[in-house]
Amino acid sequence: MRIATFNINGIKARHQSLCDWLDEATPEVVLLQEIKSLDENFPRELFEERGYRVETHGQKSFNGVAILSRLPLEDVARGLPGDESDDQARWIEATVIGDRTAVRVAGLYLPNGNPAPGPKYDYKLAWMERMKARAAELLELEEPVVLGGDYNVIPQDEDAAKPEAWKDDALALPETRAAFRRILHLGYTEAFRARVQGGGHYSFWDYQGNAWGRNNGIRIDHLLLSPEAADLMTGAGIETALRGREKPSDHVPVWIDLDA
DNA sequence: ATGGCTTGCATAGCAAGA
Repeated sequence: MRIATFNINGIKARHQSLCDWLDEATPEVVLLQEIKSLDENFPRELFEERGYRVETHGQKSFNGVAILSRLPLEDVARGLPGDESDDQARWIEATVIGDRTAVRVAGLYLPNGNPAPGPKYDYKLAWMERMKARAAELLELEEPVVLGGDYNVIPQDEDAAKPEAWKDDALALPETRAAFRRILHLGYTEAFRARVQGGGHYSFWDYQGNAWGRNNGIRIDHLLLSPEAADLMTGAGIETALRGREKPSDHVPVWIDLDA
């Protein structure tokens, strides 16, 4: 079972290139972020005709997450628990029924948090604390769990081409990295880093300043695995080449293979 | 970098992103 996460930066602008990639890569499950669409405006038929179930948690203009799955989905849940007043669409969960094992999957779009310090950074850190609570609950299932999405976290300096440019940024501040580690230390494995060592691997390149041409990237899209999921992992990768296509998202898909 | 691209939207300049 291949599970990918992909911040598409707007489904309206990206549905064609997303479908092209689905047709060639044929992942079983795709976690989408920044659909920037209301549920009723999401072009679900495009994916249904390719054999995908579609579950969305959208909002107007900004944010919005979705799950596409060629395998059956059960127990879909929308919204990150812990703050009734939070109306930003950044979290969706479902259980994917694999051929051998069911996998609980969460798709997430973690707040950017800039400028830091400030209210947006406070929201990011509070959101990460809520995510930690939910991540801990999911571990108690003692089942394969995958938390995949745009984390807006550069875990270590080696995950940026120019780490000095990010040292005061909400994506890389020590407090951000510590909050990310607190989630990991509950017992999760960061999939890509568990399989590939060293720097030079990125999932985002800014549209500005010819960042792609200069390979001035950062690695901020991650898949966190419960112990039961990590035991099933047979591969992980980044679809780097998609960034060089026509009208690309500024992110590329990151994926894992699970023997599930 | 004073965010120099891109997206969505009350379709005209903004806000937001990272």
